[in-house]
Amino acid sequence: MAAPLIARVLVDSPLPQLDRLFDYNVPESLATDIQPGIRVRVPLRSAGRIADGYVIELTDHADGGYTGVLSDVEGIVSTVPVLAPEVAILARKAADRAAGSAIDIVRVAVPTRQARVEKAWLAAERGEVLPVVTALPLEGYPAGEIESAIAGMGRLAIDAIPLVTEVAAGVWVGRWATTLAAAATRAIAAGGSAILAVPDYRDQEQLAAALAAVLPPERIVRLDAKQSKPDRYRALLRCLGDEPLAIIGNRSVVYSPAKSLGLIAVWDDGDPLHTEPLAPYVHTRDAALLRQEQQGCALLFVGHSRSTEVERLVEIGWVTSVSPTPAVRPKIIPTAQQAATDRLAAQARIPSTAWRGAREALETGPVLVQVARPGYAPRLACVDCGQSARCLRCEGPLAQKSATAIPACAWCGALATNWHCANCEGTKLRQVGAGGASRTAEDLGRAFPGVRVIVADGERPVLSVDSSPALVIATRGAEPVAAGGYRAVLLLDGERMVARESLRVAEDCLRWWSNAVALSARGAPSYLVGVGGAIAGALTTWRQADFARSELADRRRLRFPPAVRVATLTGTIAAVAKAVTDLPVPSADVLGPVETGPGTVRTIVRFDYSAGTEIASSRGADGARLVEQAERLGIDRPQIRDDRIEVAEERVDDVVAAGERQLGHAAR
DNA sequence: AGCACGCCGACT
DNA sequence: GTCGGCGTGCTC
Repeated sequence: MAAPLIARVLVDSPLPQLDRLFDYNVPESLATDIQPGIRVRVPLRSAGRIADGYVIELTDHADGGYTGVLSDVEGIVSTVPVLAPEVAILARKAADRAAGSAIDIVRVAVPTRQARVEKAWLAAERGEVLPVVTALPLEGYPAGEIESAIAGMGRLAIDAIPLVTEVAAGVWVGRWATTLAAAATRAIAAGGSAILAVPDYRDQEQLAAALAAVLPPERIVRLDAKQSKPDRYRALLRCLGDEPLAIIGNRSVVYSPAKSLGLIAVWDDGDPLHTEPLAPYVHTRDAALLRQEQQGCALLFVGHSRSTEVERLVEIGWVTSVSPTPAVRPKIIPTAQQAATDRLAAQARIPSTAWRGAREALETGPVLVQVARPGYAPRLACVDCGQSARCLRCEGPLAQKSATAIPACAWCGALATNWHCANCEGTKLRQVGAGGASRTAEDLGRAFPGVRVIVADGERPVLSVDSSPALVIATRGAEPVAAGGYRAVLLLDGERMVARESLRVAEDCLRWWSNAVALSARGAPSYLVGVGGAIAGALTTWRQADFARSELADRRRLRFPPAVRVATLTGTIAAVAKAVTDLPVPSADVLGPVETGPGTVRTIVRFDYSAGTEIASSRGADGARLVEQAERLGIDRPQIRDDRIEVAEERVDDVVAAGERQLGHAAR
């Protein structure tokens, strides 16, 4: 009889207690097919209860800590090693950093199996030799700087070139996309795959077009959440081959299998879409940093603005900042909110300089107008008493989608027919504050008669526009790419965007504006309306990194993320107190507790990065774990008051829920 | 999560 | 003396 074959299995269970490897005996009948990375079915506790899991490793000796009798692996779900070893290691590391479960990461990393797709893939011939890829130079940057970083596993923070470029007849993309594409060709030419992570499908379309221009289609894999399940699974299977590929997608793409990984590039890491909404909420940037260290590939953070997180990495010397040479500085004109001479322009809340600039630009091509909100009248109030109008069903705010639409609830969608004011019984509504994209479009249409008006927002996505004159009204982040670039850009709702209450407002605004400005043609004017101060200065001088540096300095002074890491503890007073006294690190400071409900409190723990490992793995006698949630928390509307951080009301539920998930097992 | 094991009140 | 309360703990 040969040595026993033992499979170490990560069980697919949401229970944090099961977040470790279990040993199972491999019966003879499965011995030939079993291998690390495949999905298996294993018994758990009382016979009859069967769980799915992944084989992490095969061994001939049981884990020393367990002396009981091993159960047999029940069966093999699929012989395809969908959880690549490097991804299993990454999942473990990412989970440890965020005090979460590895299986939660694996669920994001491995798409659901599609038997038909798998069958076709297994039957298909493999080992075909793909065409040779030429390594392209990184044009517009200091010669050799990015190239040598890619060759030498370097880490860079790259300021993107704020221009658009044509990658195929009539196909225009942001210049950043060709930078990423060129970087990918270098990794692939050197024999490594490139993982390219973008925040949303808009960016992905641009990147896909840029890649298609420089790589054969067999070298490009799309792996994103928008795909159908079969497409996602097919894409994952393609990544399992030996040939280096460019793998593009949104945040989950950082977990795609890539045995020989040459490069990870993250576009616009400040975009909140890079934050994974599923526990343990690992950000693309953090997963990328872990994977870079683990697999020794190159790592590029590319963006028009710099996140405070990446700025921190630059300051501690972990990543190196690279700027375009020669410098490309867009022409930005800050304009105070002065009354325009033209009545119609004034109605459209456009200052006269911006109005003149837009009128002139409209003679030669498209003009972009960035607004804060979609719809027509985003806020409505009672004509008689001025109270904001609330839904009669759910108390949600009422808004109007178009000039002719019946006002409806922004939360539950109920139409506000027969509406009456809860305060004064009035029945007439009026708009409050500036209008949304549709209203702006209407106003601007009047101010510029005869000009084509295009509205682009979440509901009416427009990816690109041609080079003929048009007013393109877009909500922030939804701006289409214009052929040849916009001849002028109007950043209209700056004031409103800056007024948002969040720890990251300034950073976010600068990012939204910079991304819009980067869509302009070379030399075209961009008008920032109604915003002054340091943030306007940072945009006009195009010195986003400097702004990030001063933001980070402020956060350091206040001990806010990302200067420090933040965890929350929510639970019964006793459980939280116990967990706090059990903190393994004296450098951690504790804010609160604040009451979050009957008998429950929330405490925010701030600690230095160096303490992260100890904090994340700390367990009190009650089993409490701290979770880093700086991102998740956001700490909206930060205020230090009586030495406490108050969290905006709308986020309290999130915080409590997250804390309770952590302490759910602590309470037992 | 489930489902066992485990140590104190009212019953044939 | 036993049947059973669900508190505590484990899952290879």
